[in-house]
Amino acid sequence: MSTLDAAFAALSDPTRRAILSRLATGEATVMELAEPFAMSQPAISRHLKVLEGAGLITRRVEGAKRPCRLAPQAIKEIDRWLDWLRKAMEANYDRLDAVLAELEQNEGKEDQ
Amino acid sequence: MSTLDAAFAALSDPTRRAILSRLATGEATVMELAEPFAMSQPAISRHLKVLEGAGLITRRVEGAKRPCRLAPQAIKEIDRWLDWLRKAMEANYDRLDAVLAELEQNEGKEDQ
DNA sequence: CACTCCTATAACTTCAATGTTATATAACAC
DNA sequence: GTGTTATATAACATTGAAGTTATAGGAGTG
Repeated sequence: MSTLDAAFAALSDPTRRAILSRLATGEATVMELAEPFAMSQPAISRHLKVLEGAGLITRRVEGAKRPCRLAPQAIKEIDRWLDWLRKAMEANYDRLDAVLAELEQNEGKEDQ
Repeated sequence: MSTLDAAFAALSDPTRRAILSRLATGEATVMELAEPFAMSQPAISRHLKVLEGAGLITRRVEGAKRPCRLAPQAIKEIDRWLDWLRKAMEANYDRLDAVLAELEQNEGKEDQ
C-alpha cells in the first residue's frame, strides 16, 4: 500500500534520480555512486537505503563492497498507477468531448 | 528539473493521489474533494496548492468556487523521465542478461 | 443590509527528511 | 598483528512538510 508512497518519495529527490541514472548504465558501488556528488558518503548511503526501501535498487555483497543495481519492481508499480490514471483521464476527456460536441450541435441547430 | 521534484513529491502523498483519482472522474470543487477525507478543509487546500504547483491540476474561478481538474502536463514529464530510465534499464539488462540469468539460476535450484 | 457558504491564509505544533561529523565494522593488504 | 579501504550507523542540527484551529474575505441569498 505504501509502496507507491515510498517509490514516489524516493524519486522526488534529484540526487536519488541521478543515482538511478548512473545505475542505468550498470552496477556501481557506494563510493562510485558518491563520487560525482558534493556530499558525504553517509549521505549517499542513506539515499541508497531509501532507494532500496522503495524497491528501486537491490544490492549484493562482494567482499567489503555492496554493488547496487536497478530493480524494475517499483518502476512497474508506478507505471501501473500512472497508466490507470492516464486512462481515467482519457475516459474523462472522451466524455467531455461528447458533451462539447453535443453542445456545439445544439448551438448550431439554432433553437429546437 | 525541479518540475520532476515537485511532481514526484506531490504524488508521494496518498491523500493527493486519492484527490487525483477523484479528479480523474471529472471536475470537483474544494469541498467536494475534501468530503471523503477525515481532514480539515485547510489541509485539503494545501494539498491542492501542492498539486497545482506541481502542474498536476488546474483551477478555474466560478463564483466563490474553484473547481479543479487534472492537467496532463506533469504526468507527461514524469512519463518522459520514466521512459528514459526504463529504456536505459532495458539496454543495461540486455547487456547483463547472461550474467543475471546465471545468478538467478544459481539462486533458484534446478527447474531447468 | 445581514448572513451563510466556499476557499484561502496565518499562526502554531509536530514529525520526518536531509545533511553533517565521528565512529564502528568488516574485508583486504602488508 | 597494523593499516587501509568500503560501508554502515550513531548523534546531532536544520529544515520543511503536514496537520490543527482561528480567521479573513469574496460571492451568493434572503
